[in-house]
Amino acid sequence: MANISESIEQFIIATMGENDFVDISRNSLAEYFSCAPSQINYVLDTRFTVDRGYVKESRRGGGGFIKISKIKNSDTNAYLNGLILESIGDDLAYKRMIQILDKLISDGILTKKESELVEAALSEESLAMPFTIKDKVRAKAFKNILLKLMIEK
Amino acid sequence: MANISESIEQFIIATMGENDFVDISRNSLAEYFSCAPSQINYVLDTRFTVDRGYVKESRRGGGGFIKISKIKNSDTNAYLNGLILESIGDDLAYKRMIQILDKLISDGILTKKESELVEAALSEESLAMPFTIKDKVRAKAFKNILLKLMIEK
DNA sequence: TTGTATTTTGACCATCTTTGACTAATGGTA
DNA sequence: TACCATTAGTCAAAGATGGTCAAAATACAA
Repeated sequence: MANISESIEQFIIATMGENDFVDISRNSLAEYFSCAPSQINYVLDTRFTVDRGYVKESRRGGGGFIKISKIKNSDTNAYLNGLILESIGDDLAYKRMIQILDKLISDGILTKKESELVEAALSEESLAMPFTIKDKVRAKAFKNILLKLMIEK
Repeated sequence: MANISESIEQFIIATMGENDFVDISRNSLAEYFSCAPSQINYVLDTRFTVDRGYVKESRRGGGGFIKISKIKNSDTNAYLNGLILESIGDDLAYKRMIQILDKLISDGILTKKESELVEAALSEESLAMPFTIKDKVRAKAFKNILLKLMIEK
């Protein structure tokens, strides 16, 4: 284990253990490993990525924290992941989104109401912006929604 | 719960319990939590906002007090309509949206999951576009969501 | 050895919390 | 009524976190 980043990665993984999330303090961790605080971000950005099955949340200021959650391995998540990685590219047309939402409903992943909320949020009308970026924004937003579904408890 | 402000918030919420208002003494509370009296104002200003469903009254001098009351929403649609027509303008900042979502949850209009979906859809990250229109898009999209809620059921 | 990728560091930024000095209002009392 | 003690309000500075970015250092591969 030649570099610090790898040690930090292992430490976080060990700390998380069997739990599906862990809270860390950036500064404390950095101090513990005698490294620059920003190195913690580096480790997070390179190792605890969505691709590797992690999502992060954080808050600054007094009482701030960084929370790392594990995306659980399940058939549903594998399916959602497939959608994110393959089915949806950089652009997502409204019609295509509706198709996917319908599928999610029939699979019991979303309720009708939940689907309608997403639909309202990302409708053509809501996304009042130039044509060129509309589908890009929708793709990005929709992927974030799927990601959220993956860490649902 | 590493910071005092959060403890104070929880304390007030617990004290209020099922009642729809609570009276507090700024100085006593501050003493109880060993903090500056003005921190009580900070907590009130950041946590017990109208968007989250609270209103405040107070009086100075001997026998002074701060009264925090829950806003009751007898008519859901009227409330949603008010948000659409008055409360939310042409721009809606992310933070403000979160506050409103919190209120919708506590009013039983949205579930936690539904709120998280909306949050994911209209997060800063999802709306990857120039500053100038970000809040406008969010306002428009959020209004469409509220509209959808009005015809739910 | 040389070029490229990865890691490490540090300066500067953004956000949230805590504190304290100063201000304003209210009620009692001389 | 004038003054004073007792409350609450405002605001800006200081403190406490985390974020970003690019340069410097190091490791690695051809």
